[in-house]
Order: sequence, then structure tokens, then C-alpha cells
Amino acid sequence: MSIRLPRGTQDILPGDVEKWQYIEKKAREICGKFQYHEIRTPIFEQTDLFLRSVGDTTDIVQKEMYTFDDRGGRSLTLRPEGTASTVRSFVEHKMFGYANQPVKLYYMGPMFRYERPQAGRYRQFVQFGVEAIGSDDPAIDAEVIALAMSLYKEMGLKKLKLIINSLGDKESRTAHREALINHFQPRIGEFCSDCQGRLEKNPMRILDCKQDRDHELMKTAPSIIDYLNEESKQYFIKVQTYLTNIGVEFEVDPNLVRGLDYYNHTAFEIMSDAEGFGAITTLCGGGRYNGLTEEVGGPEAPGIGFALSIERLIAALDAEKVDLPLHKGIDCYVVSLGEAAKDYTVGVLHKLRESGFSAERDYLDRKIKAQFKAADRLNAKYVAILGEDELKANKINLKSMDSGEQTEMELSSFIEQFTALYRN
RNA sequence: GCGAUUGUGGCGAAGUGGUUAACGCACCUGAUUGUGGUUCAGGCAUUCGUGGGUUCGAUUCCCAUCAGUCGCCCCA
Repeated sequence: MSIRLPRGTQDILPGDVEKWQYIEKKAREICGKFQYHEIRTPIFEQTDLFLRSVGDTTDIVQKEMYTFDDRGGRSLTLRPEGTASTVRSFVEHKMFGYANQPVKLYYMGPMFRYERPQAGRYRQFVQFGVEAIGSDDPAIDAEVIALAMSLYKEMGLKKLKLIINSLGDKESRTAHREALINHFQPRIGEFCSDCQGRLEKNPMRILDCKQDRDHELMKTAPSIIDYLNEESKQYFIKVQTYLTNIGVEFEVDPNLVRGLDYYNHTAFEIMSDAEGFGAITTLCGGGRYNGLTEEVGGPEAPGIGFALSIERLIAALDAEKVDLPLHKGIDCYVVSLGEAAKDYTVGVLHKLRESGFSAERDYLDRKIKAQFKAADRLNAKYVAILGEDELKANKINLKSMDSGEQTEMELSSFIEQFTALYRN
């Protein structure tokens, strides 16, 4: 059999790629308004970067990374996410010294995770992400969240749910973690094997286990909210206040946990409520990561960001049946009959294009009927027809495909006449 | 990583242990020797994901493998 694309990857073909281009353009526009600037980092990094930032106990690091040795024996990893690289670059290029703080960056590009593919889950997928590094003002948390919501809204999505939580600072987290372990430890045997494994590794995750959700200990489990120290609590309240001020609706879910180690304080997810979405409800995830720059070897610089998958955004658009305003159709299709006319129209076609119009012609020597069919399929606004008769008379016929009306024009001034007509 | 399910032309989709593998859409040709979106007629799979086995014979049965989908896990 012939070679097929690697598992969990996809080719994005003409017809679909326009959606991608539209989304990418919109994302850039919104970043412009919010004043985030693009950063492009390598697709692979030293493996250590992810071990230190994402966390070596996380699933991503333990079983999902594409890690390999290059010919020089260096351990490299295809990036599984974008924050680590961005923060690395921030530190490496000493952006903490930039005049404008916080440094506000965005990226868009492929990420790689070795996972079992499913709808909305790929081994290579494209993330658009935003990072604001250098401020721990809760207003920037609200800004980052608002940016994500703006993008979705601008796209035309309506069935969205924003969920936020606070993971607290280190002190709060440690206290909560201990409380959780103490709470579940005595009766952990009654929980599923996954939860038993989570107890030491990441007890917070037990809280969103679907299997054990009805266990009585779940209802009585200590909530992170109760373990936030005063500072964390005030911070979280501020974030909520700002979100409310700018009119972003949200829901607080004390069980929201994130899978990467570097998160603290604000954590959020945006989900789709649209039907037919199955297991992939999360469109976007993010949160605050104070302390990450130090982890990567830089000075203190608190940050917050999010990442969203374009694949899932498109899936959500499909689920809500949103029609993107993609301009389809071409301005003019050039039909020719006979060799002499064809020779001439090759030039006409090119002049149309040089004058700024999208234009196409037939290259298979098809009959006039077939050429019109092609014009129709391409959604041509106009068809220019040049046959032997017209050529002899120095004329060319222009037909409007909407009205069916046909007008005869001077061949020598066709482009000018077409332009004038088109502008009307 | 575990479990379930599916795999037939460009797409959607029937079907059977045995001479030519339905049908629909799309496409091509013609009716209409120079005008599209309608209609009618005709054409279009040496072949049923791949490899192996059972059999006189397999697209149909068995095994393996690959891939898609769904659930778990996890995440974007």
C-alpha cells in the first residue's frame, strides 16, 4: 500500500484551509487590539525545558512527548505546548528588561503529543496561545481571559461556558493538598485504581473523577476555596470583579484542575456547550504561572496565559453550524473557442489578474458547455467569451452569471470596461 | 496505555462462500456542431484497508496488522 500520513495527523486541504486562514487572521487582529505581539520559537526544544516547566510527574512529560536524540547526542523534544518555549525565550532574551511591561506575547503553531487520537485530539495539533509575563495584577488575568472569549465570540460561537477557579499560591496549595490526602487516605481502597494512583501524585485530580463522583467522601472533600490564604483569596476576588466589570460571564468551579504543574492562582477553561461535542468539551485552557521564569533560570516574573486548539475551535464552529464569511467565487472566468481565441485569451486572463481580479480559464480544451460549467462551479461573477467571430470583429462578450445578461465590448479596451463595470 | 466498534469507486452507502460487486451524489460524454445552475441517455471499481490462513473457490469465515470513530485516562 502507498504511504499514508502518520497517525493522529491531518492534511488540511483547499476547501478547509480557508477556515484556518480566516481564524488565524482573526486571532492576529484581536491580538493587535489587545496589544499582544507574535513570538515564533523552535518546534523542538531541549527536553529539560519541559521536564522543568510542565513538570516531570505530568502525563504530558511521562508518556506523551516526542523525545529523541539528535546526531550530536542532545536530547530534544517536539514541543507539547507553547508556554515553556515562550517563557524560555523571555528569560533567554532578557525581556524582563524591556521598557514595556508586562511583555505580552502570542504564538500560533503545531504542538505534538503522543496520545491516542480521537475527535478533537491529534498528535500534531495547532495551538494559538497568549502569554503576559511580568505582572501579577489581577486585571491582566481578566484581560487574558477576555481575549480568549473575544476570539470565540468574534468567530460567531455562542454556546460557550467559561469556568474559573483559583489554585492559590504555593502555601495554599500545599495546605489543600495535605487536607485532601488526609481526607481520602483512610478509605482510598474504595476508590478506582486511577484515584488510588492520584492520591500521592496529584490528589486534586480525584475531585474530577467521573467514576467515583458519587462517593460520599467526594461531597465532603475539602475545597481549595477554603484553603486559600487571605492574599490568594483577595486575588481571586479581584479577578472576578474585573471580569464582571468588563461583562465576561463566568462560573466558579472549585474542582477545576489543570494538568500542568506550573499553574497557580487563576485557572480557567472555556468549554463548548454545543451538541455533538462528546468528550472534547474543553476548547481552551489557561492560568497563572508565577514562579515559572525562575524554574527556567530567570528572575522572578509572574505570568499568565492560555492556549486553545484551532482544531477544536473548528469543531465547535461545525457543531454550532457557524458559517464563516469566507469569500467564495472568482471575478471572471475566461471562455475561449478555437486555437486563435485561446492564444489571445491567455493574455486577457493575465491582464485581469494583474488588474487585481481573480480569474481562471480552461486548460483541458473543453467544449464551451463544459467551460461554463466550470465557471459555474467556481462561482464566477462574470464570464468573458471570446470565439472566432468575436476575435474577427475585435469584440469580446461579457456575461453576468447572476443576471445572465451579456454585453459586447471592444476587445482592445476590455480590461478598462470590465473594471468600470465591476466597480459599479 | 486499556475497552468497544468500523474499514467496499472521488464522496455517501447496499451486498453475497462461487459466472458481469446494487444504488445515490460528484465527474465525463451526448441530446443542444458557440453559452452554466433543469431534464434525459450513456460512461466511470481487473476490485471490496493491508498481510497471511481456511477452502476447489473469499470482498464475504479465521488470525494478524494498519487506520478511522467512540468510551476511559489525559488534555488543546
